[in-house]
Amino acid sequence: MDSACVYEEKTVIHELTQGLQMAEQLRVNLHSPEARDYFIQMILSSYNNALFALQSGVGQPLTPALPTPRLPGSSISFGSPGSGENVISRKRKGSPTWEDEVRIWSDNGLEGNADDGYNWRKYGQKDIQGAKFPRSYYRCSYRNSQKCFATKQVQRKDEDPTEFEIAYKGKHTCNHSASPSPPPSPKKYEIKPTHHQQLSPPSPGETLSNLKANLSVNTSDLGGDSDTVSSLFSFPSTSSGLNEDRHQLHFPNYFDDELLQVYSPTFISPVTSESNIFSEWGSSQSLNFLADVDTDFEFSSLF
DNA sequence: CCGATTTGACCCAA
DNA sequence: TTGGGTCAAATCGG
Repeated sequence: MDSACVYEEKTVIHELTQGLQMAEQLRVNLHSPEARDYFIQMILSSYNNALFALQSGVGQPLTPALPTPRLPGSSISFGSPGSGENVISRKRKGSPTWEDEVRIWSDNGLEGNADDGYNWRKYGQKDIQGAKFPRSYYRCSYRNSQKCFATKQVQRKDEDPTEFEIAYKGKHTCNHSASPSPPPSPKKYEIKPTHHQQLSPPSPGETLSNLKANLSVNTSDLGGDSDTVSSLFSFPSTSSGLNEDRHQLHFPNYFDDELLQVYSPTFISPVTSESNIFSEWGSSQSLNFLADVDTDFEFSSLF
């Protein structure tokens, strides 16, 4: 119908305009972590909405989510999870601290153990209050042999079961990290579209993938040193392995149209923003991370 | 047989 | 007291 088209057009214009404004704001507020995150979200949201409107009118999202091939590609890492409710908390006594790193994975059905290049061994699982899905606990497989005490928690998100929140604690001291940065052939991490696709909520936040394909935001916090992240793929590399609070938002550009058509959307649903990672993880505590960070954005031609 | 996972119990900070 | 993190025995799977 025509009216629908008009609506679409308006929507697109509106969203794009908004995205533009947000980008401007982002530029101005680059130094402020929370503002930065916020504007990034808004930009993504706007462009996403625009694409969505263009592609499907006002209907269902056509574009699927990006898979996360073996890299923490579509992951978002934040520092300091500790905010309100759904956050991975750091309890337990003497245990150091949960290194302030949390990743959101949206990989269709791959369980959070996908990727990062280390070998993990599951040592526990727990139902978490208020969460639909249990949280899994992993530790480095070389804990004993190499005294590597790195651990991680993986939790499936309630609102979007295809997303995982992964929190890392501790440093890998083992030398078994399967070379995290240079992406080998994504064999065992290949994502196959699964039934999970159908689970994805019909939120318009999906075509985001298009954006992610071209957007690469990489911020690193080097708690102390001004080392800059060497690789876009953030996994704790041995070189900069001393601080785990690096915060990255990185969208690789290896998703082509084909992928976009195949995979289902699961990343963020910025529009209905209440439940997205930004608000969830980025609230209270995380607001003061990145006091002095090296920030470097790379909006390589968004379109 | 050995290593990984599961799962209930236990520990402990809040 | 509660809820999250870890332990460790049982179980599974290659």
